Amino acid sequence: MQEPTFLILTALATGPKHGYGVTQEVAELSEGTVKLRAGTLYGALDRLVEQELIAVDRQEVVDGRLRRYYRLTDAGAGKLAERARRLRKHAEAAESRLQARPNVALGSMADPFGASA
Amino acid sequence: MQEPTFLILTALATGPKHGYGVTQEVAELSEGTVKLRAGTLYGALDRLVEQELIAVDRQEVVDGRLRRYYRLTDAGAGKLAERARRLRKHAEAAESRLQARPNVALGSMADPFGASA
DNA sequence: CGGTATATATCGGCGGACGTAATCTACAGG
DNA sequence: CCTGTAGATTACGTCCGCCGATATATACCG
Repeated sequence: MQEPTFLILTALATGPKHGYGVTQEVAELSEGTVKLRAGTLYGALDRLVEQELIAVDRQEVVDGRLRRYYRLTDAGAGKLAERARRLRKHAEAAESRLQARPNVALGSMADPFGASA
Repeated sequence: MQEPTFLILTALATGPKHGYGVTQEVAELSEGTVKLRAGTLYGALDRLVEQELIAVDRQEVVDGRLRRYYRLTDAGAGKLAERARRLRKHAEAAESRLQARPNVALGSMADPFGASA
């Protein structure tokens, strides 16, 4: 499972959302780093329904436009939990190994002394 | 950047290693969940050298077999740090959202009451 | 002598992300 | 009025990167 898919599941963890809503939620929770394209989004949504990690919650017609809501299934939540744990482990492994390294040139240096954190 | 690539960079963060050594290190640090295949490994290694995230450190000939060592470049370390931070953020976002959910059916239920955490 | 571990190269297949264009409605601006 | 933007989905084609398989070569163990 790749990043876009993971974030789609994460976005749905707070409750059912429709496709476009997922895009916005993902942009927000990824701090703007991930902006889902239509192709990625709806392709992933279809695939995830097929895998039963998400399901169609309900459909609405607003202003003549279809609005299809998706929700996370229990299987989807389980899979997400598993992947999240794994991701965190890997991130921690990488960060602790990098710390052990002498000097690491980082791209941005906002708040270098950690005063705001 | 996908999981295998990320783990290859992580494996090299502790110091230069040759291809086969990377495979072993990755299996170890991922707790056996990721076993790099030859195709994945050498393909990724070539690609990463081209992107200058890693570089060939040195080559040895042991028992007539070639042993090519790779090391993480500063650019590679920077990229890894960036991705690690991002991964951790995403993992945290997913986990906190899952906690907010009522009931989540997990595959394994080690320490169900969180006594050890 | 065959099997396993070490070590790398290469190729084809394919899943999944990407990019873009098309479609439709509502609404604001020139 | 026409254009542009935002909301919302569908439908294409492309491409990157992972995977499995195959090949090669040596050392060691039974």
